[in-house]
Amino acid sequence: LPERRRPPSLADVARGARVSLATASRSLDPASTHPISEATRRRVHEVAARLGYRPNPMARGLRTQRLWTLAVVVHDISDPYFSEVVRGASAAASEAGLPTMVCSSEQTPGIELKNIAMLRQTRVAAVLFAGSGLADTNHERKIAALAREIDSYGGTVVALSPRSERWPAEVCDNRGGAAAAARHLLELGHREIAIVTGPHHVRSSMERVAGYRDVLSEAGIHGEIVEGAFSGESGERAAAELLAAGSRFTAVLVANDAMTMGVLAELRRQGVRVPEEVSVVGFGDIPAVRYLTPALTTVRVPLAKIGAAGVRRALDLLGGTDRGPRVRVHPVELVVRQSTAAPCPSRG
Amino acid sequence: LPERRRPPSLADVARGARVSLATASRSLDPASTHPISEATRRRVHEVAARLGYRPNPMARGLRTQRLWTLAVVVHDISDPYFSEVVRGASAAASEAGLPTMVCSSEQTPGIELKNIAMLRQTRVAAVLFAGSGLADTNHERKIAALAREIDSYGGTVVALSPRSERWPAEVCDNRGGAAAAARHLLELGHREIAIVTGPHHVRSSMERVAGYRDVLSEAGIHGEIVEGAFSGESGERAAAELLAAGSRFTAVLVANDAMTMGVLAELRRQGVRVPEEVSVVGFGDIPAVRYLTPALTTVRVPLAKIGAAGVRRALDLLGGTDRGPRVRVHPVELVVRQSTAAPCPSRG
DNA sequence: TTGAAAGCGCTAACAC
DNA sequence: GTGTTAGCGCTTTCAA
Repeated sequence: LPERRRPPSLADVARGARVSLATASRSLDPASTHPISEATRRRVHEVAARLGYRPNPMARGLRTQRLWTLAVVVHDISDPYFSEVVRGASAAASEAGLPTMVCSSEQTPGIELKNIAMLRQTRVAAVLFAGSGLADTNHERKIAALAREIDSYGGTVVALSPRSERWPAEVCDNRGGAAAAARHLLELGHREIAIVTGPHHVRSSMERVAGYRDVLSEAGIHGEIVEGAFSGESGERAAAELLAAGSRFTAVLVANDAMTMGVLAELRRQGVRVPEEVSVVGFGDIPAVRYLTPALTTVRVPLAKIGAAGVRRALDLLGGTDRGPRVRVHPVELVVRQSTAAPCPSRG
Repeated sequence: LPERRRPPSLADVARGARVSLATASRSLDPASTHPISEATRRRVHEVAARLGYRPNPMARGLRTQRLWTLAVVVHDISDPYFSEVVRGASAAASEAGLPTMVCSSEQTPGIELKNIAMLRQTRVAAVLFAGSGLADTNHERKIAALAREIDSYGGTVVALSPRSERWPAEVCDNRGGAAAAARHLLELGHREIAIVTGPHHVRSSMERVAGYRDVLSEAGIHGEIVEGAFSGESGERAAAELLAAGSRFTAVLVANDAMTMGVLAELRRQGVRVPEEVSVVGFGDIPAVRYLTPALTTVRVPLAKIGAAGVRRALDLLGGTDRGPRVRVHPVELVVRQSTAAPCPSRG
């Protein structure tokens, strides 16, 4: 039978150091501006260390009206794109001594709302939105209302993907990355370029598509467009659709790596060789793409870095030390591997 | 400027319903055994609903000495094996109205310890260990000590992978699954079978290897063994090692899918055709393997289901309604796809 | 069946 | 530079 011994409380420390509760609290609080004699402070620290004192987060939270915990909200934790962001955020948070919560909405707006309401209820210190916003006024309005509540209890909100809400943000250069991908195909000599997008109402997809279009339309190319759902399965469907439509594309730009995996699988299934017959470019550079065949040319997004930057930003915001621009854009980089090559003369 | 209006407290509800705090609390607590008149109860519920009352988790936590939050501890959140478990757990928790925390140790025992200490500090209601234990007495002793502390404040601990600690567990049939995989190769006619294991001190790896051996040694086969690290990269290295050793294996059993992806990549790089020259079997059936070439024959582990079962078990344990065996073993299933075939007569 | 009241452990306003 | 004290919002005796 485990003994239910209470862990030492601040009162124990105060008693041990022969000071008042207030003095003990102030000595232990690194952010306190209240003057404390060095001797007292040291004594309190010693006793605290000896007793193994650790503040009770719930008591502190009840008093400060804020739970010192970070939360990351994702559309789908099984998407490696998000797992990487979570990994970066969770490492940075744990570094700062804060626990991390993860809420996955399973791609369902209703669940997302429910999750955020729960976080608001719990009064987490910061909520990082890893997924981008949906261009759905109604849903965005509800999210914004919850975010305001989080703000009003002193919590903070940070975006890690494009959002209509004017929150502080650490995002990647979706448009620039997509443009670089398109330019790469152009430079290889492709002229018949298809595009597989994410859902049309998802902002990060919109930005990437805009990047592709910037470049293609400048070159006078009107690439065929198929809408996917950011999942591997939808990538398969999209490729099948392009092939069935008899499109003569020699290259395809895909708006994320998960879909790209599906596209490659379907092309192979239908006997279309990559890159000999069709070049393929992804977006994200999630870890799994290293093991695809052929190795994928894709836009590398510094996912873990963005997660970590989001945590640091949240901490700065909470500490009132946030400087710099509201939106920080992290550069991306096209990584050329084996899935792209000059177009095959027999196609197109 | 956001107004800092307080959300309604229990006191507001009590006042609105013209009852005492105690009565309001009891009316709202579904688990309360205290008798309450039906009229009062209804009145309180009405007022609570009208006011949009939601209990403050921190106040409740301070009082009950437990934060009503679940935590999942993983070795690496970027490993799809664990993301799937987390997805299942987080969905089940959110279903039950509980937030979920995720702690990733980045494969580092020290970080794992730090994370668990943090969870203990935060007094989460339940900690689910998704990763299996390490056969390291010292580390396991420290973990066990923290788990006892969690127990002693009334929290609960559940294992989702094999562990030496005698915790309640929801695990998959590692040994049986591995045996089925080995049997499959045997039935196809393979006799030269190599094995790529996980780290030798990781218990889930040990169990899988035991399953392979059960079957192979019964057939009088001594498969060559290479130790990997459960990562894609280590799979590449393992395959390179086997090939370099001039081993004449016609099939290889790999202890998890992440490594299998690396194995396939390396075999391809070295021009070894799968399954014509070498058959490959994985373990886990993570989503990404659907898109490998060739499609992977692997042991399907009900990852999300195990995560969800872990949450339910934790809730039962907390509610004192846990029945059934301490360790529940979830069956696995060999999924035969295209990476296995009868051995090539020219090899071996 | 209801209510009064005592805290849970901590912070911060207000004395001194 | 230190101490006293009043809560934060809730659950749970104990008393009626």
